[in-house]
Amino acid sequence: MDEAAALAADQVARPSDFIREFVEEDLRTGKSCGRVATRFPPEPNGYLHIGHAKAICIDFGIANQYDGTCNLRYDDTNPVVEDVEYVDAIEADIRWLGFQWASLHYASDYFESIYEFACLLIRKGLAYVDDLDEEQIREYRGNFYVKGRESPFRDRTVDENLELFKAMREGAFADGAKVLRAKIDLNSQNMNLRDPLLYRIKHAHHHRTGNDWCIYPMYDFAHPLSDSLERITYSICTVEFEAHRPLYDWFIEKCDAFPSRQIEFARLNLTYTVMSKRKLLQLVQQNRVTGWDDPRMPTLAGMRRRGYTPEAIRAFCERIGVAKNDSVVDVALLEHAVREDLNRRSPRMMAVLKPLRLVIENWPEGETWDIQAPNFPEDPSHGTRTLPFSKVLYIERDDFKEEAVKGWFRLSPGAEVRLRYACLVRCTGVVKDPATGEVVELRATMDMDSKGGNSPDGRTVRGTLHWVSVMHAVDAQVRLYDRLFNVENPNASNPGCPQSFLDFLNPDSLEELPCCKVEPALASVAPGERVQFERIGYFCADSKDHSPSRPVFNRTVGLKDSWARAERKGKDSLKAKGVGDPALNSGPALFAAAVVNAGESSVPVAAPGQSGASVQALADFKPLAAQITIDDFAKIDLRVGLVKEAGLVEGAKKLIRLCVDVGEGHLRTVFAGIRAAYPDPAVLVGRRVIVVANLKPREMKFGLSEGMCLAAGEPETGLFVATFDGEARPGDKVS
RNA sequence: UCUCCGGUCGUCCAAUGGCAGGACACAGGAUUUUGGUUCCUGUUAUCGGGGUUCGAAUCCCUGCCGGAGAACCA
Repeated sequence: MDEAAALAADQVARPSDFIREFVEEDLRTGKSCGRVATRFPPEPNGYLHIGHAKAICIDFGIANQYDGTCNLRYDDTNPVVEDVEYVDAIEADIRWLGFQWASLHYASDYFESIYEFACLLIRKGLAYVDDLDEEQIREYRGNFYVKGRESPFRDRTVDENLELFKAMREGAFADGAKVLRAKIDLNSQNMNLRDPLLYRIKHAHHHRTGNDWCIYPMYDFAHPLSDSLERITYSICTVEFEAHRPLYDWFIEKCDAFPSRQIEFARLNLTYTVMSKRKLLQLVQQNRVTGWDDPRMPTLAGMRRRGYTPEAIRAFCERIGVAKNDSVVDVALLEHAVREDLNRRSPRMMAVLKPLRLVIENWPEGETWDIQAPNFPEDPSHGTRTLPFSKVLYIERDDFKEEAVKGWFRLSPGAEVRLRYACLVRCTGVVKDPATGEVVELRATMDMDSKGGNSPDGRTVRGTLHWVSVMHAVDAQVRLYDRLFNVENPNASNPGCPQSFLDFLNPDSLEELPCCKVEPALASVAPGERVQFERIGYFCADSKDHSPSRPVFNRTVGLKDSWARAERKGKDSLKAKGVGDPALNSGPALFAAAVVNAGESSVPVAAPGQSGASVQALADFKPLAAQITIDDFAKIDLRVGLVKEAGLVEGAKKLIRLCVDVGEGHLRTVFAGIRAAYPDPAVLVGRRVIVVANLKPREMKFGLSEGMCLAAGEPETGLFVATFDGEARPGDKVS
């Protein structure tokens, strides 16, 4: 226990990623005076998305963890693409995520200082005004294989440069006529070092500085100096900026500025999602979505409207970790994070999305029963609300099947289910539209002694359905959101067939259900409030369109649905194996599976692939509907069993009883209908047999049978249990 | 073709020369008045080849694969 505690402490003490490792190393060695200062530097030209959330959690998270500060700084050095519209949205998103900046800045606030730094570089002979135009600069710069050439203006004197740069600032030149460049290394393999641009001329209106400036610094120049001016210790950014780091360091060194340090991590990619601002903007502009806050967008505004919580997003960011590998995170992890959070905070309510009438025949007309239903069934301390029950209810259309299939324990003719919090009902009739054959109503009788939902006699009722009283139901619109793209990587572009990410848009990403029926309590939830619709998923009242008179709910994420998964899997495996298509069925396997499906036969069956009497029986064997699959058959657990006792069964003509050791520490009783072959079952004692070990124990007339023995034989000789001798121990797996 | 960065379960992240571990996903089971939740169990990985070392995911060499890089964008 002490050891475990020490181990746990040890794990907590270790930094959780390589950035925190740098931070702790610096803290240990006293670098930067034990101070931690970070910044989050968005460009105000788009909405924040889940990828930014990762960066925000790192920037603010590290500052918080080490008692440091994190500033919000808008990187607004390019007036032509930036807009105030985004500034407010960005601040709202960061606050919503749960973070507060130490101070708010704009790179544009530093324009004067940055200008002074540029003059300093000129005076040091490290920057020059170049008259080459855009294309010429590109040409002179060379490429990965060709060295760069010096501009003819590279050797202007300091005075000339100073004068020209001043003239640039004063508006003496047209856009593009001149630029200020750093004098570094035209032969560097790092293209960023081939005399990068420091300033360009743009006679443009800036959202903050107005028309004060007509020259604007480039990101590479402005960013390190802005960091430095704010005395940022860790300038954390994504890996695309890695090649810019030598430049970042060069500017700081040559300007004698505070030594901020740039550290890069891998940006977030998510399956079924696009993350680039350009693509998100395209979705908005082409009306593929309703806006930046469309609940299908990976923007924070969209996720908020969808019902995501900041806690869930932060937990997600913590779990994906921080590294430099180029990676794609499974969106299932995000969904897990939001389910985990919503599960513990959402009250449970009932809503019927696709209503089907259910009439309780033995319930008095017009009478209402007010049920007090718990808001959090697992924690009654959170109170109840009134849930009215009456003669006619709505249940979910998907909860009824006219023909029950294997494993179906919802409603079907004759079947009994529980109505959540109410009672047990048995389906007694189906009313169909005579014209279309569509089921329009179900009839049922209720067990009057089952009020509350418990069976009076202890009988098990596996299915529990949600429902809403017709006369009390409230109409609501429900919007079912699904992933926006139907391929894992919508960014993929094959050279052969150039496809746009737009080609991968999921046409079913939004299903609108206009006529849902919800319980009365749901009419009074506030916009933005989150609830669980029992058995369906997590929903939130739409922040824009919801009102008590016209409730609108957005699905945040569905509940895990193991029935849907099993159904899907069954279909897939049927398709894959050709089961269900009689022409493709292979006899023995289906036969054996059919017997297993029956689940009640104590008659030994032939092992698949073996020929003999059992296989011949196939001729008159009618394949079952698609209820069982090859996969079901593959689940059979075959074990070696050692026969300890064997005897006849009194009163049965065909049965013998075996007591078999399957290595479980106790003996299993197995009945086998092969008395004809073993008039004296005692010969089986001490023999090893093959037992199907994972069948549900079956209550028979003569006792409980806890398995089956494999048997085979010829028509003339009858069936014999498959026995063998040798080394195998009881309980060994047979494959 | 050049330079830089990266390569560990299906996915994401750990292991800092000493038992390859966690989460998600998947599979099985228990509990359950949500086919939910919770709990238990299980399957699965160090890109290849050399070398150094008592010992290599980790260090060295080499090959392969992925990402980034030639905006007056950030």
